[in-house]
Amino acid sequence: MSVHNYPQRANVTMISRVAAALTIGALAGASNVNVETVRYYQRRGLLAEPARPLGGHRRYGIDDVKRIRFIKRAQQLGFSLEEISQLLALEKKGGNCRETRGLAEKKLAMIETRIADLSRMQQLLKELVAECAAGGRLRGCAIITAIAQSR
Amino acid sequence: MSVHNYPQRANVTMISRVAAALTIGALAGASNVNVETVRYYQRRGLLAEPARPLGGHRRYGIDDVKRIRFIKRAQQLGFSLEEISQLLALEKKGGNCRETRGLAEKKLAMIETRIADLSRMQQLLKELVAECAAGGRLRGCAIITAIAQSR
DNA sequence: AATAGGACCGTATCCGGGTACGGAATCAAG
DNA sequence: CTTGATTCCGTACCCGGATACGGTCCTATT
Repeated sequence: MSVHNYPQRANVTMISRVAAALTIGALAGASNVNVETVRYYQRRGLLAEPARPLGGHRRYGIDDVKRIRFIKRAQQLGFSLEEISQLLALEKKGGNCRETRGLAEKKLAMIETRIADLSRMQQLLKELVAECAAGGRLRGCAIITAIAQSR
Repeated sequence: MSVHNYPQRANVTMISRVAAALTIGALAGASNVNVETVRYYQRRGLLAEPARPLGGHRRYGIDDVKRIRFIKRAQQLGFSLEEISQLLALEKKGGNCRETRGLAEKKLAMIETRIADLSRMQQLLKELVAECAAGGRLRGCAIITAIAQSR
């Protein structure tokens, strides 16, 4: 889905070789996102403003790669950018995991319901497919009523 | 998140009482969405154009409530409206399941991957929460570090 | 028949999460 | 030192999924 034109082969290798002074393009390449996305995250405060030695060009470190990966990973886990910045804020002020755990538990609950729902849907579709395979159509492919009624 | 001004108390009761000639507002209320959303679904072809007896006002039946609920549920399961309309198309030409069986199988596969993905997340989150709960916090919140490092 | 409260329609706007544009400034290799 | 590739920045645009607006028409209650 995301297509961009930055060198993104050999992530890890790349990083370790580049030491710790990544340009925005290198960072983007290494963390497999678009340069614009990095800038966007910056604007959203998800990434700390990096050092800008003479010339005003941003210089990043390996931690920033980690952070972006963290963000992407968290997104996959179903967190919104808003939630992710909360997560990151919690980390920042270190201290107690309590709140972090709260967020995680909420997500966990969400995920669990989702799995349950999907399982039901899976079941229904399986039946549907089987029915079709059997050639017959005793009650048609009535997934709508079935799903609509489940729960 | 969705705030709207239509009567939406007593869904079920409401439906059964209204018989089968819902106005768009009643439909919206009964299925817990905004009127505009109904019109939007209509435009997207997710809902069949309903009867419009004299005056041009739409009249819906209970099936439409079910359909909207189906849509909403499917969305929660992570399907896009596009996918949902495909799903609904399956049912429509239910007579000839053969043609559409492929589609159903594709959806099924999707669902299965989705479940697998979610299960991984669930597992991870569970571990994190447990770890966190264990009071640890030797060097920062386990959840954060784990998400950052995982994979 | 009057009138309030829907419903009609097209179009505009919003939100999240990006992505693209374009002109100026900077960097790095030859 | 020149030149081509990157970055800079602000702003505009894109997509999906709604929601809102506002002027007009319809319907139901009195």
